[in-house]
Amino acid sequence: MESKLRLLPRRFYDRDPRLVGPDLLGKVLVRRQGHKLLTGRIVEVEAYLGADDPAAHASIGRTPRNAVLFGPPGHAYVYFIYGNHYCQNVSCLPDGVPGGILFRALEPVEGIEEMFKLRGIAERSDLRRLTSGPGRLAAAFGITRERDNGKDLTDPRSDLYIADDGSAPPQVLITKRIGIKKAMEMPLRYVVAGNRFVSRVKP
DNA sequence: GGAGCGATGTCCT
DNA sequence: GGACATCGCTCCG
Repeated sequence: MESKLRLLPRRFYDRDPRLVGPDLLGKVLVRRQGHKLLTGRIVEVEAYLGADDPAAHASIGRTPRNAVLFGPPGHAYVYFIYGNHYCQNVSCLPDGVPGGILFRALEPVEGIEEMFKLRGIAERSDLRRLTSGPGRLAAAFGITRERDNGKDLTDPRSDLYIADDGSAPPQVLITKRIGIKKAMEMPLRYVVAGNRFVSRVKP
């Protein structure tokens, strides 16, 4: 079942993250891994803003680490956290204005066998935990800071991009964000209502 | 199934 | 030196 994949253009990301976030649900994250294609449907994301959002990496101003968030829209911001895990974002808003979307969960579609290998876990493991959680999905797609940070996700030649496969926009549920200690009340998490692959059902 | 906690690298003050 | 947008493991119910 291959549906046509249309690469999302830069203007898609050149908006407030609070608009980009819900629009990303139902879209497809695509990784070219050697001969293989890894794809997953986006089912959970979070928006991170600028100076007004204490939980955002950009809130402290531009530094070498978070520079991608301040750059042009549609680029990958990948950072290393807790000494163990990578997390992937996409930059939003025009060059000079910070903001981004954190990818929190995918529904695996294509290349599942390869994803298990990249995670380093047995294929008998629970499919629901393969790409549920920002660290897990990054590992399953082979996403690292060294390989992907700053990459243009709107370049057709990129080995990492986001596409629209023409499926109907899902019903969106908005909740508080997960795993943060600041600005915990802001309703900036977007999940596909009722989807089994979101990282946590209860916010 | 949920609370508690250790592992662990990088960045910023 | 401390914080950290996490995960997987224990232990307890």
